[in-house]
Amino acid sequence: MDSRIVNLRSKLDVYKAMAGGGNLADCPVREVIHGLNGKWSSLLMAALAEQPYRFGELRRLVPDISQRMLTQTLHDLQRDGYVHREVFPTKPPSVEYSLTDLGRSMFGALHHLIQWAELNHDAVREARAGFDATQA
Amino acid sequence: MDSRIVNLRSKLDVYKAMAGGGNLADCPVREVIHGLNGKWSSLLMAALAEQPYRFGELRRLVPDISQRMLTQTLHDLQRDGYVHREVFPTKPPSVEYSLTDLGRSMFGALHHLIQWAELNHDAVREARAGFDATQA
DNA sequence: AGTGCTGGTCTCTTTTTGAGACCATTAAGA
DNA sequence: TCTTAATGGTCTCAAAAAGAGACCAGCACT
Repeated sequence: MDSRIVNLRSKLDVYKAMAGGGNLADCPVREVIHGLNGKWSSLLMAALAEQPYRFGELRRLVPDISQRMLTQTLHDLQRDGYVHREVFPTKPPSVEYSLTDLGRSMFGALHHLIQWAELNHDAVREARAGFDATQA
Repeated sequence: MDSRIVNLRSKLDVYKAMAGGGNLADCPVREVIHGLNGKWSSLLMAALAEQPYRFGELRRLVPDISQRMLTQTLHDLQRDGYVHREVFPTKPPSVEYSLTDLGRSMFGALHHLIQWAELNHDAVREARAGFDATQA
């Protein structure tokens, strides 16, 4: 048996998390990660991690999101159990979005990545510039 | 001054990381996160975090990625400085992909999210099923 | 001569996203 | 009263991104 394959199995288990048959397709971890891969998901999670916001507040807070994608991303985050949506019977009705316990737990992990990005975005930018220079 | 605004500013600074003028558009953190938002980026990072792989090995390892997206995702990861690409003059030439130091550093942060997904994917699945049931 | 492996690119179709108009209800201003 | 604005959306249409799969050159083996 190829030792490289053994190595692969033992270590990639972290990602595939017991995906049936040992293949990486149909992996539950992939499904979860994919739910956070949307262009706006992590940004909205970061906003709601601070405090609940109403629809219009989020729209003003993230100036370059379209109303359509804000609706849809919030809907998806709610579906995955990260976000709670509550309608208040004011006139006109207002809607408040907040993180659930699951959402706060998930953001705890996402936060590491955001902090890394904060600390290293200049390194990434440099790498990008260097790469683009050689590919000119 | 509205105390909610103050609260917002102080805390969302983590995400916007000194985006000019205080708006969340054109935020360097968003650029970095966006580079990892691709459908295949985190999966390939997890694979390469274990050991270097050749193009064909990655393709076999991730059975449902198209050759086109494998090429493109590896190219993007290389551009952002996470992945090193080395061509060996064998016949036919073989290409090996490996993580750079920056890539390993970034994966350290990403790893938290992957582990969270591993531990909580059943909770997410339940939330999703419950949500879909009420929306029927 | 034919087959297969290497790591790709090219084209075509389908899915996702973005831009912006539209909607009903209500309140405030002129 | 008539206009204007705010609420949280939905709908349509155009643009961008992703997926499927054909194709390619170079070389080895049979």
